[in-house]
Amino acid sequence: MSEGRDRILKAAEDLFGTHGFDRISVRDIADRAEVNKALIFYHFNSKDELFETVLLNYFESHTEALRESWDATGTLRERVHRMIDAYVDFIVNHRSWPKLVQHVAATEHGEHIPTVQRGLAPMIEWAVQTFGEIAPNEGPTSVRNLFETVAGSVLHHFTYASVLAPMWNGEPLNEAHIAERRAHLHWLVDIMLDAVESGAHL
Amino acid sequence: MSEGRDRILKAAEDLFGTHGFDRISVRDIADRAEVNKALIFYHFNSKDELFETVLLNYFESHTEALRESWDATGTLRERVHRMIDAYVDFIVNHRSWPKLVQHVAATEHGEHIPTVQRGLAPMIEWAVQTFGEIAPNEGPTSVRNLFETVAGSVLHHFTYASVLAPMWNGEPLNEAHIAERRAHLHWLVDIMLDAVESGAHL
Amino acid sequence: MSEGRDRILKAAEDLFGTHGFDRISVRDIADRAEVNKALIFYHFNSKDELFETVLLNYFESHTEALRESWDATGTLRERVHRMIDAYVDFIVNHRSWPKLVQHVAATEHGEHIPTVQRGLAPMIEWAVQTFGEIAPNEGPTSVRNLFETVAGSVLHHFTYASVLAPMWNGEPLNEAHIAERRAHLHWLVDIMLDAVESGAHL
Amino acid sequence: MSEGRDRILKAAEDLFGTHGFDRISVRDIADRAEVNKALIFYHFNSKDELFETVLLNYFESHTEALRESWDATGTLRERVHRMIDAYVDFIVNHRSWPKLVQHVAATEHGEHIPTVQRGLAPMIEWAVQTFGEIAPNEGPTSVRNLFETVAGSVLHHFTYASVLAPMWNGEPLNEAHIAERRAHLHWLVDIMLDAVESGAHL
DNA sequence: TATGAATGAGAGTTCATTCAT
DNA sequence: CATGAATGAACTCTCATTCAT
Repeated sequence: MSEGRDRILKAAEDLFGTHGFDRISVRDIADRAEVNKALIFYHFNSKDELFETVLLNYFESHTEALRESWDATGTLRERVHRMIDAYVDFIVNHRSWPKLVQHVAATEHGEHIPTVQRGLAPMIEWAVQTFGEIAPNEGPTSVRNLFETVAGSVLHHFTYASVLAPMWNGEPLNEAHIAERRAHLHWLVDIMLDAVESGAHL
Repeated sequence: MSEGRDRILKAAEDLFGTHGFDRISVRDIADRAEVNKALIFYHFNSKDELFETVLLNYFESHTEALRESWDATGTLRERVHRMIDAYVDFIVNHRSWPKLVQHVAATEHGEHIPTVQRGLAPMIEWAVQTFGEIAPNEGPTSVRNLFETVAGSVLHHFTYASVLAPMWNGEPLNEAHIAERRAHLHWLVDIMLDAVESGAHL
Repeated sequence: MSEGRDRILKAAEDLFGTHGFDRISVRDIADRAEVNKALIFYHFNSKDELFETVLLNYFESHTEALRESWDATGTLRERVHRMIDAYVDFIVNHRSWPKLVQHVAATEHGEHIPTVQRGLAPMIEWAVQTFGEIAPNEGPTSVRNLFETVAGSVLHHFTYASVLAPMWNGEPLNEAHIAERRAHLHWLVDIMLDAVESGAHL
Repeated sequence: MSEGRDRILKAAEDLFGTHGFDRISVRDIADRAEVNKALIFYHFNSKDELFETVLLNYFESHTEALRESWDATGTLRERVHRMIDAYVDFIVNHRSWPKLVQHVAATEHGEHIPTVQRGLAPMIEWAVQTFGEIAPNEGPTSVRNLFETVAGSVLHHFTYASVLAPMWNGEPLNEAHIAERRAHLHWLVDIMLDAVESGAHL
């Protein structure tokens, strides 16, 4: 509704996503948004609430971007592959998202952990339902293990990009390298599903 | 030689590892170490240099803890399994390590990225040599992809522990759950090596 | 518009002028101005910028106070005498001015030297034009030598007052003594102009 | 006697003279002298005492350099000219001397004012005796006025060098310009003595 | 909605100085 | 004579936040 509010949110997303909550000051955001510092408090009450709002907005986009994949039909394998693609697409379009989430997880920035948990809930629910068709609740090939491995494999490339750059000729995030990584993820999912289906873990 | 210096380093490791660089002040460290704030600057010149020293110390432990695995003999498969165990052991004993590294990667805290790259170099070299025996340099099953997936799968459990707690009955890091995760990683490595060896990606 | 800003400037002028840039802390200024320390940075960004502003303000007063003399008509001799009086008057009314300028010159406080040079430019221009009517550009009676001797003779009394006090019965700056010094300066200017005009330097 | 002590004194002279008391830290001096910081306190007890010692050393050189001129015989005029030369020579060889003295005078750095007064006493005594032969104690051509004008004219060139550089093609202190200034001072003294002797001030 | 002015708390850092060895 | 370690006080400056307008 308000133009200032949107500009603030946009600036906050960019800056928090690039440098993290603690390295960005309210002044930085006001400068980038070209609004008065006090306006941020008028609209969001505190820096923490602003961050929370940014998080919630991201999760909204997240949910929206993935809903189609969550609702998808077809074989289990098809659904998982489609989700991988949607997930990678989402991150490519929202590069600061993994950093934001990981910032909350890593600094144990107390207040925001429940928000992230709530935001991730639909994703986890999807995983439980989908992988639940073929995997047990506990043990080496449990749903939660499959989920963590897929999620970790996807996210890792983006969160550690800066330090792993040398392995990717300095450009881990260019189109070709992301394509290579995406292909690997599809291969990974395939061998995992093969193995689970054939009971190879026994 | 100097007792104060060691106390400072110990305190800094604990605090930086638990809350991240930006949420910890020099005063926090001095208080925890029970030394005068100025002593930190006497020994380390700046907060940044102190952080750098902590990082370097961690990489020393890291190298030491993994050297045996790096030098190990036996079949490729044996060597990789042994490394997985050593890596998980190391993280269990140095829980702040993944957070420290990830903090640098995520905030793009410029000055420290080269330090992390240097610290990780031996690990990467090991991976390149070991996986290089059976995997290509590029493509979906390239060395770098195998490495990222294994590393991401290991680290993910620890870095995202706080937000994924609900999937693990609230205790992702208790002994039983870490054992389950460890078993999964061994399973994962096995199916990946099986697949690469049989050329299943073609 | 802002009352706090003015109070800060006033306090800074007083304190910098009396004790010099380095012996005065931002806290001192805030205390004297009865404002919050942070307000100084809100209005002036840094201690250096505050000092710069004080300098510029002084030069404004300086220019204003001397403009009449600069624009004056009459014989050369009349104009120079009028300037001497205006200059002494100005310093009597702005006792910290010579100290401020001299502080910059003496500590080679880099950033501020150009400011002082710019501030003194109109004065120098006046001297070049005025003395230029009868004095050469170089040599023992050059414009720049005449200017330095007059300026030095005026300023010296005020800058060295504290250490030369014994010669003036402990009160170099009381009315009677300033009057005596002023009379000397007029005498000095007269004999200098006499000498230059009669070519006595040959 | 002690090598360290001398190195400290030398470093302190250089640094205090170039940047002033307040802009130089004990650490700076220790670094420059290549000694341990604590050694400075062993030899001099405090930064203030070190500064005092530097001042006293300078006055010793000052006295030594000028004694010959003070004791000189010949006509009044000859003695004054010789003093001018000796004074300029001394400053050329001790460029930080005027800055040191002026720093004390300007910051009203309390404790050191008596030291400077004591150091300058022989110079003033000489002036009183010499000029006393022809000038009165009070009034426009009093001894103290003649002294201040000569002293101010000599010192001004050196203390304000940095800000007056533009008038001297950027190099107020090169050999040729100092020679020009010196010639002016001789001219100045001559016309002043002429005027006083002929009673031109009446 | 929006803003300029103001603030208390705390940040990292430097200081002169002390002391045991 | 010399030093490494240590400290309390002070430094400039930034922070998130408030409030009157």
